[in-house]
Amino acid sequence: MQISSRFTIALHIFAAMDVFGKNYKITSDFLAGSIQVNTVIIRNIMSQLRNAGLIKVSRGIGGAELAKEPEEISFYDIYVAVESIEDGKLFRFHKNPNPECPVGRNIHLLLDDMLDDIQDAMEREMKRFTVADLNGGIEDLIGSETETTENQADAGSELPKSMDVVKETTESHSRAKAEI
Amino acid sequence: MQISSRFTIALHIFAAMDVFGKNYKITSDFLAGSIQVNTVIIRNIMSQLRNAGLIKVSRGIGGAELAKEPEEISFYDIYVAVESIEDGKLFRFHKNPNPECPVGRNIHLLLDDMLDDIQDAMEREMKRFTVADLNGGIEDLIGSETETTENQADAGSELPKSMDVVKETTESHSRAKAEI
DNA sequence: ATTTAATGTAATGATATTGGTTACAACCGT
DNA sequence: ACGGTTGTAACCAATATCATTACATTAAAT
Repeated sequence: MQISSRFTIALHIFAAMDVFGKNYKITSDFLAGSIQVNTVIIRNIMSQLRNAGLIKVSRGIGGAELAKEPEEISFYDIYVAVESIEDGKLFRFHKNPNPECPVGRNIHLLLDDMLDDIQDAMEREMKRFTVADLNGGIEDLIGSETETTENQADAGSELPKSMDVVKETTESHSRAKAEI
Repeated sequence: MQISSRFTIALHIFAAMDVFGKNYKITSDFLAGSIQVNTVIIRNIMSQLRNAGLIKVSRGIGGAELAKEPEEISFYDIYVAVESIEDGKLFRFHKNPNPECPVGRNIHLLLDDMLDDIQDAMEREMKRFTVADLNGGIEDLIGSETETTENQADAGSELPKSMDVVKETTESHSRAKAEI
């Protein structure tokens, strides 16, 4: 099985917080407009990120912000927060190897270390990337985008209400308006 | 989500082929007894391994053997053979990021390389392990097992028919009988 | 105090995947 | 032809993901 899209949605949320956080209130509606999934999906993922101590969410008033410095939030932290991995094990194991069989009763001893090595390799790489990388990357991409083509994206299209503000930002995100 | 148990079942199959392949015919019934899952599960996984060119299975007569040298069959080969990973991508991506939003239309550019790095790290580690490691490991484990305790496992328990032979092997797998 | 705009979360459903099981056709040595 | 085996289709139960509606709760703004 693949790792669920909650992970990429969470990364998208962090990128949007960086790009829009200064000038706009980051609500679940706002994010749902950029990611184009249901607001409740967003809220559930944000609950998981909040429970993991990665973001702070304001009830009533609304809006979210980082709970730590961007360098201190790794992809691994995000992955663990949003992905339900039973026992923390990436590989599911067949439940009832036969203890009467020499292979069956040794299969766990045989495989556990190797499977852990593989999982560790993946998690080590996940720890190398942080929200700071995300922020630098998305800013660079948006920067180089406006250099080349000027708004090729607004060819007749209706936006979700909360995304109107995003479209406006598209045209002028460097003007750094303070709308809050 | 976790990676499905088809992977560890497949590894179990290879280990059993090594331990019992010399003296016994490796049928899906035999394997089902050691792994304790339904024979059809085994047959389906063996079909995938066969389609991937990793093993050869004899119809009619029954039995399976390696199609390559143990050193030439990596965990990665097995993983790809049995795990259904859409597009070969470990991470599922949310489908409709909003192209009107600067984050939405750049999120793939932003993440794809990083996610590929993570996936590559895992797959590199998977390629380091081969069926040869599996064989060496399981032989060592069974060897050291008989040194210490003598058959602590056959305390009153009924076995699936096809596992009787495995129990017998437990007691005397070093005697190397040829029963085929 | 009431209104308003949010969050938090329960409940339900559609869809997909996994794993289990029965059934049966096809195969091949004996 | 028989017996043991593989290959697969068909169906089912359990689980996970993602979508959606609904509503109680929160807190600022008026």
